[in-house]
Amino acid sequence: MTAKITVEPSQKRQQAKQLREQQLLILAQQILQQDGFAGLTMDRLTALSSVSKGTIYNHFCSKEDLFTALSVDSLQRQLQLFQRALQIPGHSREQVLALHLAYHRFSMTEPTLFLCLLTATTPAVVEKSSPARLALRQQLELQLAAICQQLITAAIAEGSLQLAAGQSVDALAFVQWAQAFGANALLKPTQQLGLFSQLQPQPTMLLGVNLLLDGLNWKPLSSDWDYHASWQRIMTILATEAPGADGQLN
Amino acid sequence: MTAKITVEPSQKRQQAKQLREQQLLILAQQILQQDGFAGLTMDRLTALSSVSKGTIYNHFCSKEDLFTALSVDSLQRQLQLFQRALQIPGHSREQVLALHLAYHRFSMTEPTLFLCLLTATTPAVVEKSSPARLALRQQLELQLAAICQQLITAAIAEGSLQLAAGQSVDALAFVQWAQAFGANALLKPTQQLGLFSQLQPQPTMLLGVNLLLDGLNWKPLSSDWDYHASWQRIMTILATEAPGADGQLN
DNA sequence: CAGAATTATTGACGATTCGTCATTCTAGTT
DNA sequence: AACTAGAATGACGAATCGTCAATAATTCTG
Repeated sequence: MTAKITVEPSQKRQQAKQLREQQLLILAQQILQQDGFAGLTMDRLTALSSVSKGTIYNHFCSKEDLFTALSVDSLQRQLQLFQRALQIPGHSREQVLALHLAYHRFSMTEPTLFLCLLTATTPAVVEKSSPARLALRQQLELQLAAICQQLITAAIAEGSLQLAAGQSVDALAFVQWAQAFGANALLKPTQQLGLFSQLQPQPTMLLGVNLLLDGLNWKPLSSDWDYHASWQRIMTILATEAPGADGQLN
Repeated sequence: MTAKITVEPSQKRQQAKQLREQQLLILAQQILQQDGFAGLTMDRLTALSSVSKGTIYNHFCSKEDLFTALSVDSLQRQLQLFQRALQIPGHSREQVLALHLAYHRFSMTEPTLFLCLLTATTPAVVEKSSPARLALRQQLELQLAAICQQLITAAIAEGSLQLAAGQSVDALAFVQWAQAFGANALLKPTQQLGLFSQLQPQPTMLLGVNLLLDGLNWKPLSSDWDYHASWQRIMTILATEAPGADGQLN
């Protein structure tokens, strides 16, 4: 039937549409960086883009949906960083550390994108986002969670970690995630408010991870290994391997 | 001079004003509970209140400022709960557990207020809130932090806890706070999205606390004490001691 | 206590921002 | 070239925010 004839151009269209969506998201980020969250309005986005408002609303069903889209972008970046961090050689506990470090680095180098993630967690945003985009976000979070779970499972198989009573792979992944999210989300606003102002970010992050993993008895313990050195090593690799915002191989 | 004559009535005014502000905040909470965050508009708040819009803007310089005010309310409630939790008998580590439990209980029994706290962390809200109210929030957070720091300091003095190299009272307080904030903030949205849906909230919270404190070697370790029993005991006391939302003694 | 002075309240109004939709345009098909 | 399906446009209506001149209430003074 007309299947091929209609599908083929539709694919081209879809590609062009997705490309433009990416450009719109980049533009939105620029506005956020430059003028803050209060400076981002749909009219302004329209004015600075090459398309009309109607077209923008063809992509995002509401302003809040745009924020959720930005958070999806954020998660995709995180996923890339996580996958890169996993390639760094080291024992299993160092790999956990690498994930935390990648997360922290992301929150520092891309504060705007990270704040979008925080904003998209807010009920006001969730309530007005499209179900399709919320599903997309859920899918990405599932992938991120899967990475953590794989790491934990591998460590158990390998013998570095043993599950005690009342522990589960899911629970451990959640606790790690909560620590990373909480610490990175609170760091900036907390220091802006003058609270904990004399706290050094990196050692504090490392401390949090070490406490959790020592509590799990995940070998080698922080008393038997210099994780400060591991942190420095991983940091250097992450910083040199991905100097730009280039998402593609080269 | 006219000092006394002008100060005295001004105090009455101020009191009445504060009372009305509380009523407005309660009304805002009711609207949020009933119609969600998208249902709260200044016009609606005006319509349901006994004052006019101008008067409301006399209290809150913007809609965002109202959210920050709600977060201040939230922190005040937390402070009350913390002070109550500290009165529960037990060793120092049980008291830390009591704080975490109070925090968790608050996030469960007053989800709306807790979400206001999350919302008020958002840059869009911070940017448009009044400096005065932001300062108020900072002051309350300082008080909450002080409680945590006191607990840690006391434990060190008493011998249940020893600071290792690279640790500080501030850092420990921050890590605890991050864990509590992250876990409670992520729990709801995470479960709504179907992620970690089979996770039991309370055991997971307990796990997070135990890992951190075991990692710190805060005595007695979870292997030497039944913290599940402690959790139950503290939970019962908190639930019976404060049945209603009554903030005053009776 | 009358009236002046100061302060608070009101709600209609302007301004901003969101989101829609009838119309126009484009690209592919016959 | 004519036709058609679908996308883009931007002027417009709707919703919401925030203001301010007019009004009311309260406090001060002679």
